[in-house]
Amino acid sequence: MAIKERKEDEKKRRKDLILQAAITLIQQKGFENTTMDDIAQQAELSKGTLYLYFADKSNIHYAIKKKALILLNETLQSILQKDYNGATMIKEMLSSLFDLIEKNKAFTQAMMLYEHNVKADLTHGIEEQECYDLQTELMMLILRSVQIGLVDGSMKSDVPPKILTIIIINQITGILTLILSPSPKKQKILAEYNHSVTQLMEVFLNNLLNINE
Amino acid sequence: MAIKERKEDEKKRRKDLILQAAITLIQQKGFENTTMDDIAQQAELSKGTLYLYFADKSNIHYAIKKKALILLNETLQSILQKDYNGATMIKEMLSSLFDLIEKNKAFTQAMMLYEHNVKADLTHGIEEQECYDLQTELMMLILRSVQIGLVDGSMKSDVPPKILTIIIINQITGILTLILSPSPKKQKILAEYNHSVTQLMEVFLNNLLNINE
Amino acid sequence: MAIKERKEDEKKRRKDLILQAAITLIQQKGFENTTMDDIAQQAELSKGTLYLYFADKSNIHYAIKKKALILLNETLQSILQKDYNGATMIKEMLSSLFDLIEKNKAFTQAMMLYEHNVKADLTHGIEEQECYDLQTELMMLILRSVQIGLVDGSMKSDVPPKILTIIIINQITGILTLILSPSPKKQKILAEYNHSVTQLMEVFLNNLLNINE
Amino acid sequence: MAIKERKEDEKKRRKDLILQAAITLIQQKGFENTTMDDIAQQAELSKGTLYLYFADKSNIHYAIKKKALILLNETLQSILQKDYNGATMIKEMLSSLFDLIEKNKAFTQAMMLYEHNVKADLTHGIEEQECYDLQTELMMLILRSVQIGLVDGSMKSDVPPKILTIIIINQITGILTLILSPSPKKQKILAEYNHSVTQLMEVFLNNLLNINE
DNA sequence: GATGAATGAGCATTCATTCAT
DNA sequence: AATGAATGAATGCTCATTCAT
Repeated sequence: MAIKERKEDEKKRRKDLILQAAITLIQQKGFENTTMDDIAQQAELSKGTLYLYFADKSNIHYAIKKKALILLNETLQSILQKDYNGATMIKEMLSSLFDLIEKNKAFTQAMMLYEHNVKADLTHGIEEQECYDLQTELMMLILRSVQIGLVDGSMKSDVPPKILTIIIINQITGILTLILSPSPKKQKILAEYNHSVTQLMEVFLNNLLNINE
Repeated sequence: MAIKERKEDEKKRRKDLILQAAITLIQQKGFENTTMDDIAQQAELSKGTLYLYFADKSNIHYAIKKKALILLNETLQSILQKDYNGATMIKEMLSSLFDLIEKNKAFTQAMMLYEHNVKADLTHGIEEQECYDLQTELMMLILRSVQIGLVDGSMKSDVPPKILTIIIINQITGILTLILSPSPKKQKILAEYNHSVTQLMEVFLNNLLNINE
Repeated sequence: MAIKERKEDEKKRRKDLILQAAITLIQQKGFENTTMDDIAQQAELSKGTLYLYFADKSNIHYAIKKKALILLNETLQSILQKDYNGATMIKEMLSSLFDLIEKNKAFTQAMMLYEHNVKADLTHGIEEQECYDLQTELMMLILRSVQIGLVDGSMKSDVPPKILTIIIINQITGILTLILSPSPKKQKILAEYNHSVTQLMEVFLNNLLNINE
Repeated sequence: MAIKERKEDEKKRRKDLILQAAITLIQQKGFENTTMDDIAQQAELSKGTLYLYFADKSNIHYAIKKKALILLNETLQSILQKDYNGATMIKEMLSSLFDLIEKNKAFTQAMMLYEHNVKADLTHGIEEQECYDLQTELMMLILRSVQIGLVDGSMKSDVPPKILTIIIINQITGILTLILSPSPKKQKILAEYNHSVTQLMEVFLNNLLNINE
């Protein structure tokens, strides 16, 4: 039914509109300081309409996170299918990840902030679980590239792949936190050393995985 | 003047009392979910009294962070003065850091949460600067041990020490985030791999700094 | 014109459909807790359609009340036309009333709740007046049976029939309130004394009207 | 401690002030249509202050009901201790009850409305239980006077005292509902018959309890 | 007629901060 | 110094009603 499809489409567009408005504001003021009124105004919709598309504020958060994770996982997935060796693979993966993040600070926030902020009162239903699953999937994608690299000899390590993956994830988290830091620190540290995050990751990976190009 | 000193002392004791109350509650409920009422009650003081010692809620946050950083820096400083080689030094430092953190989750929260939460409205005066300085000092202490290690041969790397330090800090941040994560992730990831954070750091450092024991 | 009639019929059917949906929900959750969305969903109609048949939510209320009162009055009317003496008549009337109520708690609610709930902002037009008239008619029907009973000697009282009628109505109201009460009271009182409302009315009537069977 | 007492007193005065404001407004607009803002404004306090004295809106309702019931029970209790026969006792009781009600329509509303309105979501704690207990006590006081009347011969009935009491309570409820009715009904019915509620009760009681003066 | 997306006024509740005593 | 009552702006969420299609 074409009509139903168009409606479905329209609904998705609206959801995206709201999400984009939320992302813009969260980027400027952070999640907690962004009110539903703000989002409504930014989206040029009424507050009530927001609740037509998202059950509550936390669901907007999860939707942003989910969107970011899906995009990211898709990108990593496509890299995994290319004819790269493991070392190239993981470097490409992280490069893509940081590209994505640079383009959209709110994505970064969505991925990071959530951990601390969302009120732990009740479980937030399917949305939360979905995000958790996507995060697990993300980890798996990285794990795969590490395993490939160890097998094809493009990287060497006695450490179990899973442990290596956790260390890589931790490093990513650390960098994301650095990026999200209020300006003085970011500017003073990142700028002072005059190294992009990509370069930091490069050095980190070369050492962790004994990559020799 | 003895009287002035005693008063100063008394004031510090009171501040500590409040801080301890705040730490206890933040540990249980997180910073955002801890109200000034809660803190006052926990400290067995009136709410008004809190404002006699701290200009506002964010200052309580900074004070906790400051306290944590001072304690940490002192510990690292004392390690730096011991007759260790660089590799041992840095391992001792991180071991101490995680000991401290394990004992006091609110310290961890103070160090991490702030980055995202504190309202960016106004500058938070000296407190914020002090925390920033202490964080810089912390970095310097780690940097020193890296430099020592590279000189005494207990670690090897072509990477500039400053870069290595940033990577180490990032890894620490990542682990702290992991520790602070709501239970499912912490339990499923940390527990599943059955590796303590200390062990993770050990592997990470050995690889980053080519430590051979 | 047959077409017009059919349309009229269809309209009435739709109105009844909506009303039935509303009744079902009000029975479960009460009038205030039943939203127009709820009703639309239950009736499998769109929310907008509701407003095609009822000017506003309060009119749905009045329509339910009206429906209940019409049904009730018809029943009482038919009893009035039977070859009963006054005493039997009034007992039959009340028995029918409670039968009706037992079958449909929403009717009871419609009859009772309205008094307190409906916003007194504006006059609710004809609907309200109609309900008022029907209530007056209900009273008249009871009054007639009282008058008949006093004349045929099946009941005795020096009190003017109108006063007796008001007392009877009050007792009915009281019982309806008891029935509508949240469970603890209903269960503890009604159940404890193990007397059905019909029995209560029986005793009450026998005494008020000196009925001797 | 005189200070503590004074504070306690002051607190009670404030609670009463708020309650009185609430009563005034509820009398005019009903409970549902009275907002916390309204009450705050009427009490010439800020909205926040209301929450210093009452945990939530429903507690204001319960407090009014409780106040009404305590006052009523005290009055009935004092009548019970007088040297009246049962018939006089119960008439005095109902007379007092209606006096009280006439003076304060919001009391009546508090007693009646609650049954239907307060959201049945959760139990409302001690307050609700206290009101329930007070209502039970009220019933007991009436029951006692009935029992006394049956024993001292001032009233006669074969019906168990408990049943008589329920019938009396039902009649009271009915009259209260009548009183609370929006003006047209009250005026048209009450005025038309030109009988005060006290007179209605008199007739009702004489017949139910076969009182002969 | 029918739809259902959009509206937005309205509401209860929270909490950091102030200030008279 | 210490108190804690008072404040009131801020916020997430609801829901009857409207109206373009």
